[in-house]
Amino acid sequence: MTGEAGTDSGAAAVDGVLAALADPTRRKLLDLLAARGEVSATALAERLPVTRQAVVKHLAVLDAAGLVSGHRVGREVRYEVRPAALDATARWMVALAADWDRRLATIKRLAEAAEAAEAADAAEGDDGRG
Amino acid sequence: MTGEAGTDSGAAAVDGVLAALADPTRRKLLDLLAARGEVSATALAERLPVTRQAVVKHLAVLDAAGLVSGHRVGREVRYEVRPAALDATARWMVALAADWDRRLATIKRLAEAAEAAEAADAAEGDDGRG
DNA sequence: CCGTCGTGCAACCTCCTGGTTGCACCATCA
DNA sequence: TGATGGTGCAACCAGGAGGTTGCACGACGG
Repeated sequence: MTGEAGTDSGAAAVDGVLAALADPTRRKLLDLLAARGEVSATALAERLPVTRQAVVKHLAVLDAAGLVSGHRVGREVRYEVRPAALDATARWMVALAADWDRRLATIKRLAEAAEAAEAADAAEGDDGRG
Repeated sequence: MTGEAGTDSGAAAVDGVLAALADPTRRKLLDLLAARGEVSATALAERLPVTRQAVVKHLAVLDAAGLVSGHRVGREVRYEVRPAALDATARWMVALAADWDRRLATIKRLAEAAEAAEAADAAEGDDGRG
């Protein structure tokens, strides 16, 4: 079901990304991953004020959103950032912002035109022209 | 005066916007506002499957994030979208995505260099020494 | 002036989310 | 083979977010 907003660049994926990005701990996690490359959940947990399990849950959310991916190396799982989903969401947001600006400009123009027409109409009725 | 005037293009404002955007009902609300211009909470509630009170709460969140603003007109309060905060967040996200790409490229290059060095070192120890 | 419409506040409820602990399992290394 | 370190799963908990209802108050129109 597409066609909600005119600016559609993968709206389905955007939902997950926005939800994932809403949490500051997850953003910190992404920051850590972006800075350090491939990191295991345990290593990440050491850099955060939460337990490994909490980190694992966050990583699951981020993975579901397509923001990270993990692959097994021996007995540990290394996670890394996935720019594609973030990039798509960024583009979506830029398009949305542009859309807002455009709509806002249009609406304001219409409002002003309506106001002017009203004023002209009132003047016409008041002046008794016709 | 809950709206913030986007002084810094940093994490503080972005945090609120992302949290606000994470909720689908709020996105729908923004969509409605962007499409219709100035709308009251009651009018918005009629287009959504929630009560007016729920809409008001969402509008409060959006206002706190700087995404909308409301002004009183007679006995009703008209809300409208505020592109500035969204635009700033979009820019932040674009920059972040670019950063990820850059860091990722750097890390991969370093990893490959390290691998090569390691291989060379091993070769040196194996072949060159003795 | 009185009825109505829209708002604002407050109490309350439910469910989801972020977080923890405990434990079992598997891979690695001495 | 046994100790260790990392993972995965499940139960459990607290708090907050989204939502509702009820009511009081201010603005508008007849």
